[in-house]
Amino acid sequence: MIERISEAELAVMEVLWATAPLTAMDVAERIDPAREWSASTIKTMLGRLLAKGILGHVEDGRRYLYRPIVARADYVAQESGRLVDRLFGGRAAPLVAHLAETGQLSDADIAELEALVRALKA
Amino acid sequence: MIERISEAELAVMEVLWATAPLTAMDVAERIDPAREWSASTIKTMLGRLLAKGILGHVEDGRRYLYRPIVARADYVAQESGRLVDRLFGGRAAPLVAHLAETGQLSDADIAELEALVRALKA
DNA sequence: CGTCATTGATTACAGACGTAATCAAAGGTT
DNA sequence: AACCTTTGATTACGTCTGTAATCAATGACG
Repeated sequence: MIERISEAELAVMEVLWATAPLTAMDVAERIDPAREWSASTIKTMLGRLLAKGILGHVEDGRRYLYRPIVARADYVAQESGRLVDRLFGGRAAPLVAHLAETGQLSDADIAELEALVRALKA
Repeated sequence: MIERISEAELAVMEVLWATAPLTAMDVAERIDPAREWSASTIKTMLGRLLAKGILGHVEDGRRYLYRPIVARADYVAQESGRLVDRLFGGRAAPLVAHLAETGQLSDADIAELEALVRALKA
């Protein structure tokens, strides 16, 4: 079981899922500036992600290079499954139905879904 | 914007979404016994949900009858949208693709999806 | 009328989270 | 050799969450 990743931690992970390994400074430079985080805050996030086993690090002189241990796809699978379990009784189709009913599916989404379903049936 | 509902609070909401209005005792009786919650805990949850504006209450003698103010469908829509935004760049089709790739779609799901897509195209 | 039980309100407290300052070590600079 | 800068570690602190005890009011019961 992958440990939960908080909202703020996720921002750090997205950077490292996009590019790794990186130093703490590198991460800081790539965090959305809108967050206006201090360097300290990012250090804290990195430390907590290390503690959770989401990140790993290798020494590079006096500093660390951080890299993801958990793959984004695995995390996404866990969170998707969690949502489906919590709100749709574990069944995925009602989620899609819900997205459709609430107008959260674009025409492009529907076209993609059609292709997907065709592929899944094959 | 609907306030966030925590995991524990959600258990209380599910009871009230299923049946309402109910007294605190009624809610306690319907909470999954596996949680082994004390009556106090349920009172706390009800109080917090009231404070968040998720629940409302009407007086019934010396006690309250609680009822949802936020509809389950609205909450589900918000949380589904939040997941899609956070992990799929706001597009729903990749979520379905992901569920499919990770084997989280049953044959029944796929059949339902096929029917859904056909309906959506119409 | 006095006591018990019920019920919402208040208070408690540890852990997680968001955000950050401070500290200590260690390498670079003069 | 002395000092500055970088960097991870430690500490801080307010909020939220999970879980609950305690308190105060009020109605029920004898």
